Amino acid sequence: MPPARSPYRPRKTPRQQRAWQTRRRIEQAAARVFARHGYASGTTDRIAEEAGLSIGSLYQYFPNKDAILVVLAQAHLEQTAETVRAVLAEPRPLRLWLPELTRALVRVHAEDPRLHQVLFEQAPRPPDVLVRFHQAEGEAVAAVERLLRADPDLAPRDHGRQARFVVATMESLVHRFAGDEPGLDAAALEREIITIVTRYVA
Amino acid sequence: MPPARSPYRPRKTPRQQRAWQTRRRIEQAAARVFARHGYASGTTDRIAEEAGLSIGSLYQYFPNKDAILVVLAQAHLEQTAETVRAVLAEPRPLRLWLPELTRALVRVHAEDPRLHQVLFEQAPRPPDVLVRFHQAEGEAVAAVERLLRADPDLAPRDHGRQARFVVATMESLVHRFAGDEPGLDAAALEREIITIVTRYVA
DNA sequence: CTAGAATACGAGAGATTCCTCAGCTTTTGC
DNA sequence: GCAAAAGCTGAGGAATCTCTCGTATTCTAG
Repeated sequence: MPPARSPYRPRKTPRQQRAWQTRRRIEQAAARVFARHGYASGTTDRIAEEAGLSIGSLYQYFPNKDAILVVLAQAHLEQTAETVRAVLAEPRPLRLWLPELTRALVRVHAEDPRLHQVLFEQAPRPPDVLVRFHQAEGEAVAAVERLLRADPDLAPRDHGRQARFVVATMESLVHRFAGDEPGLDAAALEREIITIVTRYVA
Repeated sequence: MPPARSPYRPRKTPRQQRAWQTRRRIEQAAARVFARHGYASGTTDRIAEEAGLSIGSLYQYFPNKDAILVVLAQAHLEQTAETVRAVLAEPRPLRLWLPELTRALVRVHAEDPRLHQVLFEQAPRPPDVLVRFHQAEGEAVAAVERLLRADPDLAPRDHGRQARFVVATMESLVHRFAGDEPGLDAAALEREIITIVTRYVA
């Protein structure tokens, strides 16, 4: 949920069932339109049309185009952060949590790579999103650092820096190969990421 | 240099000194404007103004906005490809070429990370650029694969796949940390990349 | 059933952007 | 010194796009 005070805050909270559905329809339509047309050509008119609504209705729920984008981005961040939190909650050895985390990340990003790219690369990233993004990443780094430090099989090193690079490497490679790279399925991608990270910290 | 037939091909080849300078002024102004304002707000009017020219002059040299962007992108690709080619030309052991390549990549990308981001993430990448990009990357992968295969210190593995991930990892991490990450200077970035790649292929 | 609240509609105002073109200035070749 | 070629200018046409607002429709409480 976006912060209370922000030019990207959704406009009003629906009172009727119908309105909730409408808002949801707009969000889903926006996801499809952005994925298909990119940010610049993902016009509000197109989104409204895709949602089967008039442009006026769209602007009842969102004060501007970017507000829709922010909702989509925040949703993705929230989902990812939740996943990471769950996998890294308990101290466990690397060989248990790393494959699990890798698989989860690959899965989350394979879902709609084109939309993901629009949200986090192509489109302008408003402060709201940037802040949440860094926060989520910081959380992940901290959790990884804790697990590295608690693992008796690993040599004591600069776990803080290692954690940063572990997260960065995983995130980068997942983004890089998300969607369909020719000759590289999800399983192979996971295997390779696991290998790289394991050897790095071992 | 962009392909001969393309809606992004520069419009005419200058005949006079003055014209060459003008074209150069436009390109440099565009680089600054794109870096400062991003793709969407990097308008042709702004570029012309930054170059100290009228908008009409700009359109004497470039048929449209994206053509300017293509020239900038191709220049970067050419420069990078040339560097990679030089460093990976001769078969040498990993511990020699890897640090050199890493340093070169970090240096190239530290130059103007904001512009780089606009060119290769934010802006639409026209086919001209995409093709050249994949070609350059393919070259790099092939060269790395050759060196890995020729290195007697390395265990025989799937060098093709390894090469792909080596290039992807280096590229991703350089992009990720290009510019000024707080608490991470260029030397530290290089060291960490070298560590990750070395352990991966060793 | 009815009145008022909530929701939906969509033409078009206002703003921006890319790019053209007719005319002007500078350079070049002789 | 002059004519032709090359280069430069900038007002504004044409095409979008975002977002508003007056009106119409649907829902809900009593």
